[in-house]
Amino acid sequence: MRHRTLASAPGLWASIPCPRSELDLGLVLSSGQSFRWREQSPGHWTGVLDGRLWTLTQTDDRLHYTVYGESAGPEAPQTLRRFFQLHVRLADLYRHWASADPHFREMAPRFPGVRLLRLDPVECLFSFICSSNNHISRITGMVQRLCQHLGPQLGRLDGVSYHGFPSLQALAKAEVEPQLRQLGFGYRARYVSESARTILNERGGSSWLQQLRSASYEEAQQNLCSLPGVGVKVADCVCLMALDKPQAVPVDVHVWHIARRDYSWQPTSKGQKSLSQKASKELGDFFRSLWGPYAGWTQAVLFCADLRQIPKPQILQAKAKSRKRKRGASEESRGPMSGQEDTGDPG
DNA sequence: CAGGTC
DNA sequence: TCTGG
Repeated sequence: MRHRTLASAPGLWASIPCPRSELDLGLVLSSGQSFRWREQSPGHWTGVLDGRLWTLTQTDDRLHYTVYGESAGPEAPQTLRRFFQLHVRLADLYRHWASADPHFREMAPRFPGVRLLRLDPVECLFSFICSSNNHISRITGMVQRLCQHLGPQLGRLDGVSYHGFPSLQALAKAEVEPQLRQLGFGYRARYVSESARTILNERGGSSWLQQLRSASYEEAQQNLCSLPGVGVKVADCVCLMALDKPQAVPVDVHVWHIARRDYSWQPTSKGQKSLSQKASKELGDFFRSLWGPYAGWTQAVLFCADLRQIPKPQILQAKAKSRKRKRGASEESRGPMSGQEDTGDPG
């Protein structure tokens, strides 16, 4: 079978209403939330959702979708609305954030349609365990290898095989840790293996993760942090992207940088040069008090603005340079947009 | 050093 | 502390 495009097989597509102001498909799927969607032809994103293989694309006011292997089914629109959380009105949120924050007001008009996905908790957790001390391009490769070697194959398009995310059972097997080390996971191999086993043997399985969706943010964060390889940052990512905690602000060095540069923020406790647990909490609280209960969503918008070096006014460029210009290392870690070449399917 | 964790 | 740029 081949990757479909809207032009090549119009009869196999359906669509739901969805203006670009509510969703920038490419930005949302490539900005480091999910590592599982590929832009196989311009504007067409192929990936796995609810155990089936999809290609998505959008026009000005609609989101188009096609499902491979079977007809999409009547529940497809609902699946998409849930995944993209389209019940959350982005336009209202942007208005609110713009009124509360001058910096957002300046940046946001160039980045409409940035929203949070609602990811599967298992997929989200193990993807972000891989994210520790790591960058997006490499995380993407690791997650891809994880799925190719441990996940069920769901289909093959143009010779590219697509897999579902591995189950907890698959991740908990004895041979997994050495296998993942072989695949270049380093010390994260043990985290993946041990966390899967802990959840399966000591917490009662994936329903334990699922349940955290109805728990409070603090409780969910605390529970996640009890897993090996999961600290506050990873826990916050899972809370935000999979567990319905829109107030979670995952604090990493990048956010830290934005906070200081654009908000002149600094931790009250002195001598905190990097992100201690205390300072991270403090920074999260700062953004929550500024942006409100969807602070994690706001951060995603500004993150995209920072990630994609869009033609900034010269003034801002100069500002960015003068404050932190050590060697020449500020351009290459801007990953997901530029790294679009085929990573080649090992098979 | 890189979007941490133990 | 794994590993790649």
